[in-house]
Amino acid sequence: MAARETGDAVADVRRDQMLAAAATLIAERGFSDTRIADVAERVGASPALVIYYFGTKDSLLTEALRWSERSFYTATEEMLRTTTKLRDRLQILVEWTLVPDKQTALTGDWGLWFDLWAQAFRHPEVKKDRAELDAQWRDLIMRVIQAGVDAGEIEPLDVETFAIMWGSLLDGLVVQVALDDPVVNVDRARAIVLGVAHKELGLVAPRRRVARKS
Amino acid sequence: MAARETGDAVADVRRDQMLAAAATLIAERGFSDTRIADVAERVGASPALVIYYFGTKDSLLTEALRWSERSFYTATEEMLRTTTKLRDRLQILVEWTLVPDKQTALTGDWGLWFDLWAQAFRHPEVKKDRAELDAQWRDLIMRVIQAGVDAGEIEPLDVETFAIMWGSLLDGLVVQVALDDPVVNVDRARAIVLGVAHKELGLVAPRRRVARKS
DNA sequence: GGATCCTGACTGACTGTTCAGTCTATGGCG
DNA sequence: CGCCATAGACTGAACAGTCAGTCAGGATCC
Repeated sequence: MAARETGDAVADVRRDQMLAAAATLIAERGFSDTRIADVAERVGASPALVIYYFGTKDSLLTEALRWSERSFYTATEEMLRTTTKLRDRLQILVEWTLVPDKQTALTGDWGLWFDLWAQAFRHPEVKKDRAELDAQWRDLIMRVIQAGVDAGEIEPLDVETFAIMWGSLLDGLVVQVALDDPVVNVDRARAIVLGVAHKELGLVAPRRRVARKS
Repeated sequence: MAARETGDAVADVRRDQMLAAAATLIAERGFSDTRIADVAERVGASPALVIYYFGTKDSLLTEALRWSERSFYTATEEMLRTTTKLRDRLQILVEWTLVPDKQTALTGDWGLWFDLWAQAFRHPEVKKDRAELDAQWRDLIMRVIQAGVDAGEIEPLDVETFAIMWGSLLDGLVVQVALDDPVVNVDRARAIVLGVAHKELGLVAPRRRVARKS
């Protein structure tokens, strides 16, 4: 019994290591420039072992993509539990999506998004997965907004349409920021996306505790 | 003289053919799954000739990316000259970006965007180019809006911020639509992006020339 | 006859995948 | 308890296919 468990645990740990390594590598070099030899090296194993676990390179990489996205959403969901005020929650969503840079380790490296999209565009399986994950993400936004409505913080509105709009806006801004657009830095993106949210939701301007600027 | 011109013309035509073929192929299969042999075949030439013109595969593909993006923007700019009314112009921008499907031949196949982004994320040269092109795109939006302001159609506003916001929103929605998101179809995306524009710009709801519906 | 355009044949490097077999540990069996 | 059979984890080495890029030379046009 203990034996079986050990065996399974070893396998699971290995798989996870490999997925994490693959995700990191994809984010760095891109999907197609990631060699299974690289992944193997990162986890201190032979390329053959990677194949042993995942059967094929494509399988490993697409699983890594899914794995990474999923962990991003669950992490965000977790984060949301820390507060209930609508404005703070929106801020958390934005903060969590528009993280300054790649210090987020394995959560949401932006490079991954691009490859996920590119892959989804051409491979129905990945496409389905991505759509599902995105539905989850929108659902999260919708729940946050609905909670705000229920709490009387804002007037009722079409939450689904808002979620689509706002989620897409966030995506688009992430693209700009991730690509180092000289005109769109993180702060500006943040300000824009929060501004639109507040305006669309009819939230009054945030009364800063410390308002130094004129 | 005529000789030189002929020679140059031949070379230019060849280059263009190759760029177009490469762009199409990238859109279909993706950047890294595009072989120079495929490009060569499409233009009825030998792989060696492709190398003869572009020196290296990477050079060909990145040039193709640029070429395609550029032709998209110029085509859009052209389109814009057909009208001067703000509302119609916004509609043209949207229509031109959110084209129903891949029947747009060589203009803006969405698959290209994804690969362009992925490539730009990791290669500074492409990154610079993309930023430049995007600046052009935003500039176009800004000019349209500014014209609307100047014509007294809308109140003055921060056009740059609007351009960033609206352009990003458009990008984000394109992603959803391109990836066949079951919740976000073209019509809905159109409605959303135009709705936001009208709201942010303070444009009154469009008075349809033919308003049959209640 | 010289420049430009073009090609077929080749190659060298890379890399996913296979395979035969090693090592370890477990669990049963006498 | 000691021994063996079995399974799972793992690897080194080789295989096989792919492809970007080279090269020496042919065609074409002025």
